[in-house]
Amino acid sequence: MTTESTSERARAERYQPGEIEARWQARWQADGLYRVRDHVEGRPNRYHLTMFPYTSGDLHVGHWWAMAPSDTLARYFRMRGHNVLFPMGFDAFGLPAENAAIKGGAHPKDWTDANVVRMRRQLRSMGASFDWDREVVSSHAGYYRWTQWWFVQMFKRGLAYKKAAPANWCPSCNTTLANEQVKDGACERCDTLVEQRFMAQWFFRITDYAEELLDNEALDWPEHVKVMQRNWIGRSEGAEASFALEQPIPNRIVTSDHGAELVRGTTEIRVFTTRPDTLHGVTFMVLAPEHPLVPLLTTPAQAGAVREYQERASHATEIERQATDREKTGVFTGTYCINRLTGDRVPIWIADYVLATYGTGAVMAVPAHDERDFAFAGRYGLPVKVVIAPPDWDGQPLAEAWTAPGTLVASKQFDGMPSTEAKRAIASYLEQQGWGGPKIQYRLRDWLISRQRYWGAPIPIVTCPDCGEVAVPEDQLPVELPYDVEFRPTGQSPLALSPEFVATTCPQCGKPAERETDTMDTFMCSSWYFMRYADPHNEAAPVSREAAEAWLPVAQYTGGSEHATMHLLYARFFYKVARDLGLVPGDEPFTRYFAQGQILGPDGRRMSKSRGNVVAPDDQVQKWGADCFRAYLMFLGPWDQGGPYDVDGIVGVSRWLNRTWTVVVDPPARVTDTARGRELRHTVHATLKKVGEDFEEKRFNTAIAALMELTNELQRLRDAGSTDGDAWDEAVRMLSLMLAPACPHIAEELWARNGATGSVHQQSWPVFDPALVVRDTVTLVVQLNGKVRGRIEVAAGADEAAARAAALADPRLGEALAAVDVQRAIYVPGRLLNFVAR
RNA sequence: GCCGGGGUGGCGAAACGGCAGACGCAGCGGGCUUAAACCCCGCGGCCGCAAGGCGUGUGGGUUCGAGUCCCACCCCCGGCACCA
Repeated sequence: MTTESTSERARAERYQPGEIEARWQARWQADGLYRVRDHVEGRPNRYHLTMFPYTSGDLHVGHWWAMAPSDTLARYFRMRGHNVLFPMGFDAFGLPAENAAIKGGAHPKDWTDANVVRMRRQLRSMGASFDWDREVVSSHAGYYRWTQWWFVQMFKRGLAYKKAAPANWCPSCNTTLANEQVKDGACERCDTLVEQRFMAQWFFRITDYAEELLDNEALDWPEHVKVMQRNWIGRSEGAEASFALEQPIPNRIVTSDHGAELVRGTTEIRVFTTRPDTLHGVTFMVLAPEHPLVPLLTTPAQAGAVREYQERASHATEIERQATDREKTGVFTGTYCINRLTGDRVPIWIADYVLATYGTGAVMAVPAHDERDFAFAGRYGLPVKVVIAPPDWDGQPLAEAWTAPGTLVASKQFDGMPSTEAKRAIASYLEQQGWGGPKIQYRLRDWLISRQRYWGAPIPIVTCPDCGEVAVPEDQLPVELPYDVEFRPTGQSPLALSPEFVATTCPQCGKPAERETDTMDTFMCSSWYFMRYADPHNEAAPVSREAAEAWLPVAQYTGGSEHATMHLLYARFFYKVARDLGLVPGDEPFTRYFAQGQILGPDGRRMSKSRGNVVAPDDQVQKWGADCFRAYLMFLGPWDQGGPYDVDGIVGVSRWLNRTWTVVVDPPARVTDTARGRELRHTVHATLKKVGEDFEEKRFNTAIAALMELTNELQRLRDAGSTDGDAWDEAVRMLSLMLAPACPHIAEELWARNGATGSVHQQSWPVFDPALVVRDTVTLVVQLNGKVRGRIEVAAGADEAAARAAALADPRLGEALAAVDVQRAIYVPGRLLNFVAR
């Protein structure tokens, strides 16, 4: 009869995640449980942030993989007494909206807004503790007004400038791209090979901050991300040197497709080199085929060959041009310059292994000491002049370039000097003579932010025939993105096709003028969104100093490391500008950053519709519940590692939650038994210690495993029929609290069912009792010469003598030890006793 | 080529220099059930009847003791790479 009624009750009280989760989510929302105030007495502020999602349409497993542990961490720190800001929003501008619009006929704005509604609902189903009152949507005028404000500040500080230059052009996306958005010569977004187009574009002077951005050593970030940023910035120390042209070029007017312009003549060619110590060994010069001086330097006899080469180079893809194993080719321009240090006459060549966009777009070639120059000289029969003698060099021609340090020869007054010293000496000599001097060069280029597309924030600039480029005054922002526009991409900005948008008046002189029609790179939106969360409704500023002081910088940021050289670098740049504007405290936006790994499809490949390996989170939630799905993602493995999503494994977590449910709603009989109670209390407190430490270190997988062990222990006690009532109550209470960060709904339900008042999410994280964590007796492993020979039980505080005695008293061990000549023993209290014998 | 991160059961993974494989998945055996599912119990690195031996990519080393520390190498993943 008893069994009957118990199983009846268990059936009636089955764990039903769907019902529980919907109920508690509604309740939390109604109670405003996660609304965050800027200041709460006795609770220090702490800002946790996970990267906001792009409004692609549906939340995918990757979002859950990123956000569920982030939420768990935020909840844990809240329980640890912090006033935690954990906001959410949407990165809503960008190309996919336009592409979807072109395909499906919906307007990008409507498409995006619908996705926001959909994704917001999906995010809510996670049961995360986001403060939705602080939501930002980057495509809403209330937000992009401030994105434009940022542009204006950059412009006012001379950090934004327009320049005609070769730009990365993606023919599929129909827009220019920043350097950071080109990977292996292809568009980072769509993999189409990029072309170089000469266009007038807006840039941000991120290079002004190169040195400061390079200084990331002290940041609590993953090492690999810091290294990626340092590589990307690419600092090189060296010198700039000027070479005199044999025939100076006079100023003259040049007419081209871009109109007539004055081209200043020059008497020199400047180069950047990291090897000023080899300056005396220069035997030729190489300019990039795109170098502006090339047409002016080329002799009529060479004009045909040069033009042909330039033509060929312009058609080569970036990939071809950047292949390191590519044959070095070039042509002679027919003219010469003079090496000022030696007076040597040096022929000027062009070759496509020289990049127009790095340094001065020209290099001095020292074939004896540079592999590339050596290969080039070999191919075209150019002289090789040794100026750094390899050890034991006999004066014979080199078989390959000598690039290591050495001693200078054939270098006039620098002969005999070690090359490391000569670098400095020659650089300062150049400076003294006015021929150049020490120089630091970065690989990082200025950030190209113009996009010839519709769905972005318009660049707030007006071009006036009289005043030139004038920023739209802050009080006239936003420059609204018109809704009624033909947004099909044509290669020029769709806004240019809207006369009503383009026609305006100059803010300075009031005369008719034209608006800039390009929009801004969407990475602008994400470069400052974390500041806006601190003060999302401010109409007077992007963020007030007060709110910034309350929350910034972000204490814990999480997101994928694919953004290492894009978002994470841009955001650091913005933050430094914000600091210079007096807007925010500190120098860095993200004190601590954690890069989670990437979750893959069950087949181990990136999830994508075309591969058909997409797991829809909504389905998982529907089938298993949000708590189960959250816990499973955290249980899969280390968070920074990522890996395939195994659809079959989740049942294990579901079984665990069901067992947890069962033991709590259908407990064993209560007795008073302090000995058994103490055993249980030991397990509970040891778990408490372990789970707390794991959460601190973001080891969610082992935290969940420890909770599983606790549940298994409770299950054993339940099967045994009875247990100490008080210890059981404590165990259940602690279990609910420990479950709260990872599985917020079931934790709340079990908390309530045990008659506790208030939300489990407003409780403090319990403190473990160290006295209960240690055990009274411990099992010692007894080894003989490092091999396990047996185990003994001793008191926890046993000394070596006691442990030895216990080992000898053990019949098997005693016999084994008697048979050998024990030299000494190693005793590790609580762990092992190792006898060392001959 | 350079930089970073990894190689542990059939699979995901654990492991302050101290019992390798916790916790799970899949598998096998059993129970419950008319049956199936669910659920519960048990078994589970390899060789061996056993005693025992061998096992954390490979080869060395340090140590009473090495998955863990040191040296050399192999393989996988990520980033950078004609940047003068």
